[in-house]
Order: sequence, then structure tokens, then C-alpha cells
Amino acid sequence: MQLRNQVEWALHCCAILAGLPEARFLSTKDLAKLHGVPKEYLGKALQALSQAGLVEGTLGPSGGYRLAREAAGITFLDIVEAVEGKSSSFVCTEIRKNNPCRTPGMRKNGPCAIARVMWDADRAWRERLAAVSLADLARTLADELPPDQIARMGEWIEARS
Amino acid sequence: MQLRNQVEWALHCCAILAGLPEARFLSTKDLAKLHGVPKEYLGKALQALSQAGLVEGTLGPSGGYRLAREAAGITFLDIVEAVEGKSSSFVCTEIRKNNPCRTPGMRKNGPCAIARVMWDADRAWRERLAAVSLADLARTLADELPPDQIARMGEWIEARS
DNA sequence: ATATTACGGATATTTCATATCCTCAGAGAT
DNA sequence: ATCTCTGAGGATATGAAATATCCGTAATAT
Ligand code: FES
Ligand code: FES
Repeated sequence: MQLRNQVEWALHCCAILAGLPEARFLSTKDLAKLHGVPKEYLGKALQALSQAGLVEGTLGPSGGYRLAREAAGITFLDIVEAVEGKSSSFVCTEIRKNNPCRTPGMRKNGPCAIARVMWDADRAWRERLAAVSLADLARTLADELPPDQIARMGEWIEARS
Repeated sequence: MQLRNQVEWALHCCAILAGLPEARFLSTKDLAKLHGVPKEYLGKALQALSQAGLVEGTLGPSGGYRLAREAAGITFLDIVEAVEGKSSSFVCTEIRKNNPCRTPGMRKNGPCAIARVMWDADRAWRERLAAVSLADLARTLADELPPDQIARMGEWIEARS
């Protein structure tokens, strides 16, 4: 089991967008160049983010994407689910129904006990992702990245207005 | 992202094995019939459990599998990792290295802040799975399943000794 | 000796992630 | 008005991985 590469790309793109000057858009082309990933395919991920209402895109020259809400209101979970989907990593195919010993009666059994454990773990995973916002991430990055790199990023963005 | 079907199969098989009489083996064929899954492919999952030291197999007629240790000593995480692998669901491809603005110096950066959040969530998922043992599951099932179904399972197993 | 079983390798099939290409409509610059 | 640049979205190709089957071997019980 493995998450898509799109997830890493989307998270990094959102991190960039969160650090953008107010009302500034950044194009797919620039985001792709910034991360060294194929422009066309990254576009799909950004479209997913757009459809989820996390970012908004605008057309034409000087177009691109920006966050649709404040960074504090967008969590890792929002981004992951936009790209990867909201369905649990564990899918129960109800193989217990194939047990020849099962009670044939119309007893409505709830979900399988095994599935409940797996879904519970999945919920814990999502809760942890929902606990971190883009604002939190921006704070961490501002604290960790070398100041000169942050400055260079500012110039790089400024250069393509 | 989606876990393999093998995971559901392996968990259900372990649940059965946990309810087996002492020193009793159950063959792949019977386990496959019990769950309505392809015997050959289920065999691969059981081999993975065997290689992980969770179950042990014996050859010949009346051969098959049984738990290698007490049910209380085998967790959901053990089983999931035996089938699905121990590597995190999130893989960081270090796309930050592609950033043209990155500091070229030999500053040893630790893992990316984004990856840390994702790995942290993955750890929470695994911790939750490690918190439930086969003994816990057996207790839940004994409490939830209709008594007549449990009795029929006993007969079914007894019938193929 | 025979039948049965786990084990492991080889291979086919299907599904999905990855990647590219193309068309369309909206937005800005000239 | 015209042209260029952009995101949106569909169609399609490619590769890897999950799913599934088959076969040969060794070990075990009868
Ligand atoms: S039947 Fe799907 S997890 Fe038990
Ligand atoms: S570089 Fe991989 S998550 Fe940041």
C-alpha cells in the first residue's frame, strides 16, 4: 500500500501557496519547475485541489493558483483527501458472508469486528492529519529553513509576476 | 491508496486459527473454503504470515497452519505488516531537493517537515493496530457472534480432522 | 508406496498510478 | 478585435503493482 506521489506534490505546492503574497497567483508551470515534476501531471493534482475548494485558479497570463481560504483553515487531511480520496485504506469485502457456518437468519449484523479495528486505525491516521494546518507547516518551515533560501524564494516568486 | 485484499483474508484466517483447539492445524484448502477465496492466492498470504513467524505450517495429510504463539502475543499490526510490509504509506521522494532556490551548502537538513507530519500519522495508525491482539478480537467475536454459529464452526472444524 | 500438504518459483491477467496530448473557454495584453 | 497565456477536462499511452493460476519439490501421515 502506498500513497500517490501526487500527495507529496500537492502538499509541497500548498506550502508554497501558503507563503505567497496576498492575492498573488502562481501557475502550474512555475510550481512544476519549482519541484521538478511533470507539469501536465501536476496539473491533475492541482485540479483536484481546486475541485475540493482548497485552492482557486484563474485564467490568462499572470494566472495560476492561490489558496481559497486562510492557511490556518486548510489541514493536511484536506489536501490528502482531495488527492487520494476520502475512502478508508481498508476495504471490507464481507468475506465472512462466505462462511458456510454463518447463521442464515436475517440477523442484522453490524460491521465486522475486524473491519472496525481497521477503520478505527484509519480514523486515527486521519485525525492526526487533520490536526496540522498549513499555517502550522508554514511556521515550522520558517523556523527550519535557512533564511537565505527563504529570501531567494521571495525573489524567485517576485521575478515571475 | 488501498490495502491488499490479502490483509482482510489474513486477519480472518488468524481469527479462525486463534479459535482452534490446542495443537490443531487447519489447511490452506479449508481456510480458503471457509472464506470463499482462491486457495492458491490465499496460500501466498499464509506463507507471508509463516515467514513473519506468526503462524507455523506443517506438511503432509492433516497438515496446515496454526498460530506460532499465543493469541495475546499477536497484534493486528503484526499481521498487517507481514502481508503489506513495514514501510510507511507515505514515501518522500525529496522533491524539495529540486527547488532551484535551495541552499547549495552541505547543510545536513533532517527529514522534510511535510514528511514528518505524514510519518507521524502513519505511526499513529500503526500504534492503533498494535493495540489490538488476536485475543482481544477473539473475545469480541465470542461476544458478538450468535452462539449457534460458533457451535457450527466447532463441528465444521471437528469434521475435518 | 501413495496421497496430501506447505513451500517457492514462474507466469498470466487485471487494475491502477503515472504521464502525455489535445481541445475548449476564460482572462489579460496589444 | 486579436493574440497569447492560463486552467479545466477528456482521451489515451505506458509502466508497475495487485491479483490469480500453475507447476515442481520436499516433507509427512497413512
Ligand atoms: S468480513 Fe470484511 S473484515 Fe470481516
Ligand atoms: S521533500 Fe518529500 S515530503 Fe518534503
